[in-house]
Amino acid sequence: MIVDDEKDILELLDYHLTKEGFKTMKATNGKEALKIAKDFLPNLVLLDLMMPEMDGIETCIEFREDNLLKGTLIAILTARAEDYSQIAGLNAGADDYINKPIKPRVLISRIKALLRRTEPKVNSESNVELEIDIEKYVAILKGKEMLLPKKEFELLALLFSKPGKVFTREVILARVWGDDIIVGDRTIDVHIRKLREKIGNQYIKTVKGVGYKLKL
Amino acid sequence: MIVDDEKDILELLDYHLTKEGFKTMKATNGKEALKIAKDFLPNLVLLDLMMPEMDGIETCIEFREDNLLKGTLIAILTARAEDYSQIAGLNAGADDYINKPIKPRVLISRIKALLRRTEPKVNSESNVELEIDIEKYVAILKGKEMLLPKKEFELLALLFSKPGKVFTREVILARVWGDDIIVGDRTIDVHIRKLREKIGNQYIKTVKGVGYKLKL
DNA sequence: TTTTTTATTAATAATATGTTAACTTAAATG
DNA sequence: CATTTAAGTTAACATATTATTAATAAAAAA
Repeated sequence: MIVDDEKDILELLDYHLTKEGFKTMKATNGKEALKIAKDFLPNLVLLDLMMPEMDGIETCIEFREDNLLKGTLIAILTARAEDYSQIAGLNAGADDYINKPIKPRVLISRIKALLRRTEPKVNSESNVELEIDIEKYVAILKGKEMLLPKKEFELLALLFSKPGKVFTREVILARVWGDDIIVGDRTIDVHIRKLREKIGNQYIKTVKGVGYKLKL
Repeated sequence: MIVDDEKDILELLDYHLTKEGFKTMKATNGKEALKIAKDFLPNLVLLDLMMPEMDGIETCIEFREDNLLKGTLIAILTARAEDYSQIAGLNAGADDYINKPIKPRVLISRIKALLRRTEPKVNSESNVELEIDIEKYVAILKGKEMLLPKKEFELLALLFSKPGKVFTREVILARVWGDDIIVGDRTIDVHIRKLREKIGNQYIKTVKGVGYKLKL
């Protein structure tokens, strides 16, 4: 994912990365970057430092504080060559700090060097990014096991039992909570939200007026 | 590990790294670096490019070809700022390419950024050191045998029979205590606690509302 | 029989999880 | 396009479940 407020740079980087066979997505500010990242979980983020509103450092810190995104590789890309800026960037959790002007060949080499360290995991998985293991009571996201609380797990397991099928709130209540006990209207929403926070927004789809479904 | 043919630089780097709390070792050429690395498995190698006999690139390649050393982090440290040199270094398998003159604060930040990604592995290594021997009736923790009381041992053996799987209290009661006898609600908890006291808290995970599982 | 170790219980503390309420945002409807 | 309705979000709060401790009972060893 490329994050820069200057459209020209966005295009330039996109061009070079695409030429190298990378799949790209773009964002023009930190907030957007976080939102898109939660949906698509990029392998690496090229992050401009100077952006309006939320700057690169702040964005980087927010990535590191988000449980879902904290593992994402981040390379800061900036015209600021001062030492203290570089130190600040790396201390904020960035994995690399690359100075503009961009030299495409160098950039590509650095990106590949970064990806080398993490890619093996991505490759070794099956093509399914999300699985659940009922015995172990874990969801497996991109090969990484995550232990979920009971209700969240059962809710996910239910959606998982028939991917694509829409489960109405009624059905969810009956299957996860049981026929007898009564809970408020927003309870399911909150659990859905917590799940999305942990596994990303891309998997659980809302079908308004009907229910929720899992999209693999 | 610091590798440079110039003694001054070796000393300078050693000084700064030691001050930061790193444990260092030094080598003055590629051959020596490989030899020492095989003995002491450094976490990271700071590698000078221009050295007599075997240069940095060649050394880097040899590290990557050695099964024992291929995972070692390598940061090339050089006065050569040309793009093609940087590209060559990274393509040879280096993880970073840092230009001289050395700015200690920047160097330290980059080193920490590199180590952040791989350090967890070092931690998890020490984890996988629990076994049980049903015949001998002992748990073997980090090579040390420990004799456990009957119930504690059987409980651990049960969890151990399928690491990762969650065992419900119901199942634990049935398998460790037997179907017929009845014990209070907190009995399992107390045994779990005593086990954790003896083998450490990292192995037995609580899955609230579900049961317990063993994480190796 | 005495001593030591192990097992169980009960009372209480601690904590993770679940739920609600109040509010915001987004989508559907006419 | 305004209005209505459904869903999203947040944080505070409630609850359920587990952890801990200490006292006591039972069993095993000396």
